[in-house]
Amino acid sequence: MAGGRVYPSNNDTTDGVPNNLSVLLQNQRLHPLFIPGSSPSPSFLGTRSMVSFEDSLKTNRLKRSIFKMFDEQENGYDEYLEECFHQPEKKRRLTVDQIQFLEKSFEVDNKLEPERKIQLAKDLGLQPRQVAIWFQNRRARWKTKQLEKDYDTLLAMYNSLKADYDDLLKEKDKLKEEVLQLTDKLQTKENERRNSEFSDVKPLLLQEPSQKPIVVSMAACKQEDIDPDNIPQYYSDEFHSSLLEAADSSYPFEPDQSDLSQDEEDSLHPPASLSNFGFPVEDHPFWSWTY
DNA sequence: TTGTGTTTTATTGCCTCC
DNA sequence: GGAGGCAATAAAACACAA
Repeated sequence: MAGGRVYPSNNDTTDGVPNNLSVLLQNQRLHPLFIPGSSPSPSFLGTRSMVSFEDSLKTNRLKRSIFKMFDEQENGYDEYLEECFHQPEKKRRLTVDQIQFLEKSFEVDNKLEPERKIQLAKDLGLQPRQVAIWFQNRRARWKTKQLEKDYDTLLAMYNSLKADYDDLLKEKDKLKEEVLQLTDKLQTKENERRNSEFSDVKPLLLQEPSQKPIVVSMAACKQEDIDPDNIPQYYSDEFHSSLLEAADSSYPFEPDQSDLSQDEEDSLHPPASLSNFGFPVEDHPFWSWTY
């Protein structure tokens, strides 16, 4: 705010407002006027109309307002109009005391019933319309303040939620990293296990030609599946190429399904989702033929 | 003194309720 | 249709810096 308002502290009788009002307000006692429906308070004079009606009379609405105000006045219509037209056109501010009085009344009830409006106007020496306008503007200010409060509250809630969300994101990333590390460990272990199994087989495949080689060593390959009479000549080209063919195949020896238990079958045909803990393996040495 | 920003008072037009 | 409320706005009053 460039300026900011400093209200003059007038505890005197400025604009006809008596001293006792200040005392009353200082003592924080509620004037009977603050309570709707209460008995009339001792009236005190204040500023008279601050409204210039000359231009306003152009509109029917203002005419209505004036007639309404006339109804609320004790003086006659002619006298009232006369008084109105001789008011200075200057807009005058309410005194500190008047405002304090209105504020107190507003705290009690921010809506203004007609009787209370008239009584307030009488006691403050204002036009009832001025009182109504003051309440209207005051409600608008209250609403703006309330909106600001609500905004601040919502902003605080948003910031809190966002902080929680960010924390959760960090935790998620941390857990993700942990899963990756554990998966790597598992994969390494599995590879090592398979390599050790393979190393058991390899020496047999790499025997000297003078010895009788054992070509197949698979847990799933049963002894009776191998018919010694049908085994081709070892080391012949034909046998060699058949081995190569078998090595290219991803699943060279299909065991008889009826001969396998479910567990054995699963071990030979691991579901994709379960094989290697759900992680794809490009080349599976255990399932490949090597020699 | 003047320009500028803020606050307050008041008006206007529209809407809702009875 | 009248009364009253509200949002938008005008205009006066006021504070303050330059």
